[in-house]
Amino acid sequence: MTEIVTRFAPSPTGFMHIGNLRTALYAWLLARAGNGKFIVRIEDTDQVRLVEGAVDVILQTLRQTGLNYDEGPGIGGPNGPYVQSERKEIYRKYAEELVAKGHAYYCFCTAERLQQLHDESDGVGGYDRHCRNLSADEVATHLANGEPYVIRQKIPLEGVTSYVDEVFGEISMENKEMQDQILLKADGYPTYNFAHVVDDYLMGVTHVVRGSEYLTSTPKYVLLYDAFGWPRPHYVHLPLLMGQNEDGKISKLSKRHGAVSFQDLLQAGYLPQAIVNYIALLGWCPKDCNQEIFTLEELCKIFSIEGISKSPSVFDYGKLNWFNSEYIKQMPEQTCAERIVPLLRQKCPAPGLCLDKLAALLHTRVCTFNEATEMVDFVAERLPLDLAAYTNKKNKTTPELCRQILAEVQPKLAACQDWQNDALFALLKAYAEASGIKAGAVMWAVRIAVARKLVTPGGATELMEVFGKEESLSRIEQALQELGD
RNA sequence: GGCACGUUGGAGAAGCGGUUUAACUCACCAGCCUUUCACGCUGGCAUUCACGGGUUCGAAUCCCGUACGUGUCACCA
Repeated sequence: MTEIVTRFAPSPTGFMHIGNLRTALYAWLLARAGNGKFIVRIEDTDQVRLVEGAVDVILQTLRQTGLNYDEGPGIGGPNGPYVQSERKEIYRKYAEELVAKGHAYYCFCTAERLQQLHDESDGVGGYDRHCRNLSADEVATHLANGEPYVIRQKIPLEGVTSYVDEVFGEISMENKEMQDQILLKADGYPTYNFAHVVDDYLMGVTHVVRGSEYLTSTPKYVLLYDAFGWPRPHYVHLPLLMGQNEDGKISKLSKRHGAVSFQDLLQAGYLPQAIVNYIALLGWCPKDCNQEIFTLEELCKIFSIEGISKSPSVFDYGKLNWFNSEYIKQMPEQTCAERIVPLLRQKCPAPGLCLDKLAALLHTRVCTFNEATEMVDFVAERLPLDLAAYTNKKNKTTPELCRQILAEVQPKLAACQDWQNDALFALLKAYAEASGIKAGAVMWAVRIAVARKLVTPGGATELMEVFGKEESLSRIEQALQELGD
């Protein structure tokens, strides 16, 4: 059985879009699942759109997500170089071979003429094949004059070209629908359309994994393989990733939908593994299995092309949140605290606070670490408090009752030597029983007084432990004053 | 506009002609637990698979048409 070889071939023209990452993931998974090889290749043939640093971001993302590659930039391999700009001369040779074979031709049309053609057809017309039948002499003359030229693919005028996609099935396209696309640009660089075919062949790629936006241009690539006499690779086109607009409509996932690059998502507080886990399930589903939380290793074992769906899927930040919170809950408390405490310290620099305890309270309550900072505003400062907060229906509390509770409980707390949750809880519980007041009411009064907020992570005694004795008593004192006599 | 592809609840989805009165997850709602919230637990949430025809004893599952959506028609990838 032939080994599977896939590749991830990003263009360094921006940052790592989440759809791109997903393509990389599936290509990687397919290779790993089949015990094959995964190659990374940089497609930088558009020298105009190059973005500095983009390659580093791509490589770093691969590292952060654990998508290791067998050949590619930085590590080399038998099929290098792995950056297309470094393989420039290879493409010319193959393009000329195609010309010699009659499957491509020189074109001397100017950019202006092409632009005019484009404008006259309202943007939907293509090249008029003006240079397709230039005689050898004419070509020689133009060349001798040093005129700039491109090399275009000579698409058959009639007939149908079809291929079988592994997920979409057979795709057929009438040859007359296809343009004589440019293979080699005037600047000597190849286009994507040409370079990727040559490289995939040269590098032994067996499965081309990419977004479904290439579905309808693939017949042209297939024609290229045929023209060279090369075996066609397997094609695995992936359904697009969409985003939901505010008006409910969906469109290709873009910035207006929120964070869409891997970096943005990290910035927003999501864990690499949660992101990977989530996008693995966007457009793919395991067979006979309801599991959703997967490690990369587990995914390798069960990933298969049959599970890839044809319809586009909408990126749902809500579900990503769920995955992230699951990963956070899965972390040992200690590890979680290591991530959260520094954030808390920044937001709540006051000494005496037990931030470890706060972090522990947040462990099951946050979707992202960043969210922790938002949830502790009441710790960082004493929030303005409406006395109405002391009124709680379920526990039957009123400001008056709360005042009484706080006043009676204050000296007991002041005398407490063991300022941690269990002891404090026991103390308040004992007071409740002795006074005949519902425990819930006591807890409510104390929590509101100490936290000055209706909804808080953790209860009364947990928060008192966080605040420490001094601050807790001070806040209760303030509450008493506010509640009056 | 031509061509291509898609369409199962708000989102991801299972389903591949007959125990499907359509699994599972998120979201949402209700209840339990409870020191508020969260966690956890329990239950609810598509009589119906875009719509219309057809094939069949039987269709979400096969075929055709319509609608809608998306993609693509670059010296971008």
